[in-house]
Amino acid sequence: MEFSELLRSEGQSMTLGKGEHVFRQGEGDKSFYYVRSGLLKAFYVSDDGKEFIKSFIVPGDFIGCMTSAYLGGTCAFGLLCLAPTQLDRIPFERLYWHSRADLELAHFFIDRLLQLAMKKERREYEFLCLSAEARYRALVESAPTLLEQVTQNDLARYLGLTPVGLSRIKRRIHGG
Amino acid sequence: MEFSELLRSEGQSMTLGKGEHVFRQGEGDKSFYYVRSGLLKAFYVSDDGKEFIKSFIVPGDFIGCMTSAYLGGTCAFGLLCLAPTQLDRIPFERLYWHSRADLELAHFFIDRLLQLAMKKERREYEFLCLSAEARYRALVESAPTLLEQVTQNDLARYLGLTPVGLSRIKRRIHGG
DNA sequence: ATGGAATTTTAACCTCGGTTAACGCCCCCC
DNA sequence: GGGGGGCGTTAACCGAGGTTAAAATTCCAT
Repeated sequence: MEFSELLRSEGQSMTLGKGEHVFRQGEGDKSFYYVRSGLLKAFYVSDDGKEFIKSFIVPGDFIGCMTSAYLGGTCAFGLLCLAPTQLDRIPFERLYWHSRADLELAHFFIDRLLQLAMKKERREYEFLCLSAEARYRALVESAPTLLEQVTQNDLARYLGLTPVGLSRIKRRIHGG
Repeated sequence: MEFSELLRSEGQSMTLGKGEHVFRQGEGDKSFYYVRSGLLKAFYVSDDGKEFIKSFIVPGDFIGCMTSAYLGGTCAFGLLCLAPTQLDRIPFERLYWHSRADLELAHFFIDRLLQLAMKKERREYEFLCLSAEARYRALVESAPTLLEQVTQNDLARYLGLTPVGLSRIKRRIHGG
């Protein structure tokens, strides 16, 4: 079975506006979401109210909270639309269950997970080995279109900085 | 087919001493390794010679460089034994190939990848949201046995600090 | 046991980015 | 058109951790 077929048969379409939550940190949400269009952010909020952006999610991406869906706990992060967004929702359990019985779907799942693991490995590399300034430079190189879609605030919190810090770095690089 | 069976039929056992490399950064190595016993570190070396430790690998872990094995490039990091180590080596291509035709193996692979993704997600969380001191505290909590097996130097480079910085943090926490 | 190397600690100085606060800008809504 | 709130920038001050160097300690290997 193809993944798109599974979405048709067991998925559910959703349309959300800018600013709407898909799920919140601390809730239980055992679904996975395929992004048809729009833009979202996945983010942590610390005890003292600070926000940290885990990732931006763009069309074609596949997202859900594994600690909730796979382990059965609560969501470690929240998911919010930064623009009007169309999603296909599917219970993780259905995807997991079908992949146990269907080689094509299992293979699709494996490829997706390999890509996810490589993406996270790269982010690990950037936090481990690069300075904040170097992380910003790398992002400008690798995802220039993203810079036009998200605010400076969100960009900073994705890079592990404050907006003030990012503004300073930009001045250092671009302006004299 | 069970994974252990695949290892028996297509894997190859290796015994390495402390200080030996499994593969080096920049090489091509398309194998994956199952760790029977021992301890290893996976690490990056920057252009100016600084070392950054990506992860420690312990018995039961499964490790290989995806960018080399899956994408066909060169290894983004190196892998070195910190203690005498026994490994089972298997070409990634064989594991991937069999998982396309064998549901049990595919399922094993999916579970491993989900666990890997969650592990990397947690490390991302720690770099994104925690200070160096908080990362050290979290490690003391979650992996106390590791602290006895690796040097302070390697621990620091795993936490994204210098040995000097880690020593200072320890004094701040433990000693007055 | 002993000499040498690696590891860990300490100290002095410095840099980067956090914090707070003020200011200007833009957008949007009333 | 006017007011308010989010966003981006700037400035002043501060603190965590980097860098360098030297001393103290531990670990081995001969």
